[in-house]
Amino acid sequence: MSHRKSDSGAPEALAFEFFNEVGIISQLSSTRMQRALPHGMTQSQFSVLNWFVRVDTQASPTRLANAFQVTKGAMTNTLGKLEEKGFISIEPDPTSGRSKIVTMTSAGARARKAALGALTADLEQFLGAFSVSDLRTALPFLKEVRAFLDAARE
Amino acid sequence: MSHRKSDSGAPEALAFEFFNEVGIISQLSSTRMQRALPHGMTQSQFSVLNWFVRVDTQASPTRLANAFQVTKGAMTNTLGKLEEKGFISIEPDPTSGRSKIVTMTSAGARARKAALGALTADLEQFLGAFSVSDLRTALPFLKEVRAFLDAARE
DNA sequence: CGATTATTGTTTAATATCAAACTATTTAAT
DNA sequence: ATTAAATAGTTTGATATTAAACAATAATCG
Repeated sequence: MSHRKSDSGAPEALAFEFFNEVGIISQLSSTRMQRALPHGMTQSQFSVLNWFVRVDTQASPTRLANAFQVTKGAMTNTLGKLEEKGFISIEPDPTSGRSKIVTMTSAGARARKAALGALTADLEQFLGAFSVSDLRTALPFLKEVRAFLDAARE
Repeated sequence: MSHRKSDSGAPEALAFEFFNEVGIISQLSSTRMQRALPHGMTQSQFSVLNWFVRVDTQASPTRLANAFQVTKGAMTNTLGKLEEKGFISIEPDPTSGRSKIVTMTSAGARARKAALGALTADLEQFLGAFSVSDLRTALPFLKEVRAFLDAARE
């Protein structure tokens, strides 16, 4: 046998394994996070609230969709849920009739803090098992991979 | 200001960022993989076929559901799709009236090889941008994290 | 034995997402 | 100016997934 090309060829298998592990970690951490979050808040909704703290105080739906690499339709849905809960406000952009401006409300800021608190216990447990330096070592590579995939997504 | 506790407290923020990056990589790589896969094969379906090569030649649906950390219902769906395509066979377990035995067919094995081939171009591109040693460095930590989350999932 | 409990797999309802079609608006080109 | 092309956001249909309820079978325990 031994057509080493398609099957167990070392480098591809390694890359494949990498994405496999990342996928499973993502899935496990997602469901766990989901359970911890209050207000029936999804991870997507929480991410949007965080974005308003980390990146900018306002944004259009399209900008947010790009930031999270989801479709505009998905963002329409997420923003609708956040608006229902009163966590964001969506207003027409006065400078452009087709654009909208999304901002986080004070209720949204409070909800975000509450959500952060709810995650703390889980994160503490995680940090008990892994060192900060492990994380600091792992992060740069992950960011590069993310940037690569982001750029390669034609 | 500076209540360092809830907001930008270093270690939690770092852990949070880690899961964030992992989540986005997972999402980007998933959609990309999905597009490359032939036969309208999903990642889940492809993973199941791979499992039969990597781990064992036969399994019950529950065993597979556990292996991939999805619900039994999700596995019922995935296996149904694979069976429709003739890539696996599902037979009753002669030793137990409630169990079933899933095996990969030769058509499934061929489809898996074809799928691997279709992914090769993407993986090559990825490997052009990242070194094998980067991957070898990153993998053990990811595996530990996966194992931790797996175990902590009570 | 017989009754309770556990386990296997399916089904149902809900949801998040994607892709693609669609509307409305803005910008560019001729 | 008109017409064509690009862009913002929504909607629609499909799908993978979860959680929970369910049916059928097996195991346990009195």
